[in-house]
Amino acid sequence: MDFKELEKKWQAAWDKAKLFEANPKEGVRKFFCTAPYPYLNGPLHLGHAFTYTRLDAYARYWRMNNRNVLFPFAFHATGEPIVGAAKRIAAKDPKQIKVLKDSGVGEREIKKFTDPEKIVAFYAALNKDLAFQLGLSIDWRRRFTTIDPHYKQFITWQYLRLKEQGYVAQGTHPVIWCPACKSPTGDHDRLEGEGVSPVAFTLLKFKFEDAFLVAATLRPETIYGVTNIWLRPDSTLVKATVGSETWIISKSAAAKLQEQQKIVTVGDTINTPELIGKHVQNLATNEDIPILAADFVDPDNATGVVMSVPAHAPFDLMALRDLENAGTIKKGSLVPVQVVAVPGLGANPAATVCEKYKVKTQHDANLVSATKELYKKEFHIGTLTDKTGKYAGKKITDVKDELVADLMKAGIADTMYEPEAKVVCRSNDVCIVKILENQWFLTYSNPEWKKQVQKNLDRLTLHPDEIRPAFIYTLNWLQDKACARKSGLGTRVPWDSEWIIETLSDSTIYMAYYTIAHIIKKEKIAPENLTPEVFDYVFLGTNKKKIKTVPEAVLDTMRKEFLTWYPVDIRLSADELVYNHLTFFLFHHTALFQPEHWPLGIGVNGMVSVEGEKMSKSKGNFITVIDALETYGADVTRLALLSSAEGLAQPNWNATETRSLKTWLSRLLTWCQQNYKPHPGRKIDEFLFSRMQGYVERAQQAYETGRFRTALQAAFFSPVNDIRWYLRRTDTVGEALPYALDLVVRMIAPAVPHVAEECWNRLGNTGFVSTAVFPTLQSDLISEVAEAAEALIQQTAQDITEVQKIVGKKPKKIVIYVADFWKYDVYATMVKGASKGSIADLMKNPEIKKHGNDVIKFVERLKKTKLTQLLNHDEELAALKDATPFFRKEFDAEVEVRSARDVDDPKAKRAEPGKPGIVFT
RNA sequence: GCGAGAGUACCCGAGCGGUCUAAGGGGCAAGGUUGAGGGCCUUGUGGCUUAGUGCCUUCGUCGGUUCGAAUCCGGCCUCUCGCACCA
Repeated sequence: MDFKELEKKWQAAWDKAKLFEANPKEGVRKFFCTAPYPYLNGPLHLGHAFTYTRLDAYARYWRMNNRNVLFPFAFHATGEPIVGAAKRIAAKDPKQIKVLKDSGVGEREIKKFTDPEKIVAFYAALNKDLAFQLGLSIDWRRRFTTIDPHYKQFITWQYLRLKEQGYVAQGTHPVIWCPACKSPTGDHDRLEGEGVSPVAFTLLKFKFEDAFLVAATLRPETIYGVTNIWLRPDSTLVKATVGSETWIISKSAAAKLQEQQKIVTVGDTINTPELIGKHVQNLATNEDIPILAADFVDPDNATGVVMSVPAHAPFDLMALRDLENAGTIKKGSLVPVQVVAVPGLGANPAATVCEKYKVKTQHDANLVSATKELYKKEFHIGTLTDKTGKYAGKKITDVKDELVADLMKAGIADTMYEPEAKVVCRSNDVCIVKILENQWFLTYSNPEWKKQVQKNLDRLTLHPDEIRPAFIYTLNWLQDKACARKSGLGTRVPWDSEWIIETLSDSTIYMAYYTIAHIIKKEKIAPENLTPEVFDYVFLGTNKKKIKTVPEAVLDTMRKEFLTWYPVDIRLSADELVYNHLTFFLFHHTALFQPEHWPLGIGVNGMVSVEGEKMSKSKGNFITVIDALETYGADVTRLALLSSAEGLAQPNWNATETRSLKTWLSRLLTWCQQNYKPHPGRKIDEFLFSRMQGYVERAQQAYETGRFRTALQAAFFSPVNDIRWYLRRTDTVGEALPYALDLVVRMIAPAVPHVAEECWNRLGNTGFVSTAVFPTLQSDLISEVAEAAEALIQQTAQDITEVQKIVGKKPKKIVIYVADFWKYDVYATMVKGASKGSIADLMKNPEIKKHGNDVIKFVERLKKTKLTQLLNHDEELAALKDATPFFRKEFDAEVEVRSARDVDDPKAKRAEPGKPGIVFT
């Protein structure tokens, strides 16, 4: 039977039986699991499939352990990308149109997708279908999209309550900004400058006539060592009114400052060369210093005015030397002033490093390295000299903030932001820094809030726990986060309708909404009737008396449903979301819900790669669920993903290996069809019975902690290999085989549910394996002896093969010798550790003493290895005798099993416990 | 730069002080068997050696601890992810 056909059949059967609709049974524990809803700008891909399949495995496992299980699903539409996609379609962008076509949209339909809501509706339907075809055991009644009016009411409630508690505040923040797009330029929107953030320059004002020449620096402490000002003669400077002052700065700086909350009026352009040679006053030292020309000044960076600190800036020093050498200024007329002392760098640190790097002029390529080295050393270990007045003797790191504050207070300093490196927007425009005003922030920096989250984190179960440091790190690092934008889809900030709640910020506690989503739908509650008070009652149990918008009975049903499912037992996601979404999830729960409703567990997994490479559209290795289902079907896809990686490892999708998994599933399907008539009372059955117990135990533990690769090894791959061995070992099947098949089928049901259902059916069961009981350990079936016996037989078969290979011909007869009694005695003694290799003790036993030298050699050998308890002489003999027919069949020869005690053959004498002697005749 | 994680044979991976040439899978090769329409089953897959269970060399790299290290410690190299106003 074709896999796809088989899958369709069982999906339809589950759906008809409403198997996954979560209608809780009384008196039964619950399990509520969720994963982030997918974003609706494309079809689900393998990354989604991985997380969702993992979640489904949890859900199905617990369903088979008699829990009420809720696995809900919804769709994310908030934010810019969908609107952007709609716009691109309107603009007939071929890439975007191809995405649609690949998702199955016909040529004629495409123009409809200029409406964002159409895109939402389309992908919601498509992805629902894909999730269904993957066999995810979802309660579909509860689905929604984040732009549904009902959901928006829920978000409104959330933000009202957050604001009341002081967790939402307005703030002002520097962002990288594209002047053309008039919006912040996030990393993903940049052609150049990924990871670049705003950096604050200190502006230092130097008095020049009735104005200030304003220099920008990252090292304001060096103001005490300024010897001159640098300008580039060809740069365009303007007089600009900034507040009540007049600044002389570059034209572009004036424009930038307008975006940084400065009231700037641009006035006359200055004839820059005329300034050269004139003097300004350093207001920190009251010295008069000259303005000089230098080529290295970049007029587009900061103010275009640079102060010169030749003792600490290699560029400044070299530019001065160049002027001296050219005779523009007198040698020694400007003396470097040391303001930072670093041991070993002398009175002029800049000169010292320039010498080290053999730098001679301001055009030297090594200047950058020299500068880097010096800045680093001075910043980390430098102390300020007595030229700096009250800061003398201190470390820069310790006084920098204070120093800047003092200079500001004195009116000689200000601040200007620049990107720390060049940033170019996708629109091809160079970005600047803008200070965004009145932006709404979630105050994640709030120490009280953080403390609450810490409490939640302390008791949170993490799968795997290795991810914990990442959470702790994030918690400490997290600052206030902007939570609103001015464009895109989503819910408006309830008290400030210009703003729309941003996408990560509206997706933090929606798991609570799942608990009531189906009731809202079923009762046809109008969105406006979902007032904040309704949610207060449902989620917090406040007074419901005043609520008139929703009937009391419905309110009670919702409240009950919430109490049934909350808190979330596990939330699953890719590890990259720890740093934002998963942590926000904790923050918002602690802020809004009672502690008994805070999350209980989080599971994370690595990002899926394809053939060893990160999946990306541009690389062409982007595999959608549509592709995977088409090529492999649901169960093979699921099996490939689940068995590919666990923990934090990155799962890798490999087409060849995935294909081979089909064979494995087919093997099982075939066996389940055989309808074996078991023969009772067979020795080898003890082995299989026993083996299965170990697998059950391991599979249980692994499923419970989300280690699905291990789970499948124990539930599927290992038992299948054992069954293969079993079938090789025996002609007639015993009771252990149907037993093992039954267990395997139930154990793999959480991972490959369709094949499991089919097998379950073929084994003659009625009902669904999806709701059958997961196997439990039967400790009375464990037999170490049986397992050891089988290992011995396997080992012996291998040894015979080995010998046969060396001999180069097939034997007529094989005699297998079990080692002499005394060796077992010695071995057993050593295992117990009784004599720890003390030969004298062993020799007290006359049976052993008889063998003198052989004993000593044997003991010396055993001392070198770690010993494990093995079978005794009689058990080995029995096991091998029992396997005689097997050996006979395997090697096509007469086989005899004997004890070495009875013969004198030297090869027989070499036999040891666990390693029988083999003699060919 | 800061933070987190990882480097194991042809590939994916398990192993986390002695049982390690290192589970399991995939691929490849040889052989057997045969139509269980996805075949099935053996065997081999670092080198040398042997009527067998032995030796040498290997777990990013260089050192260290230990009777003993893929496993513990330190340095170095390489890779992946995150560093936010973005899903």
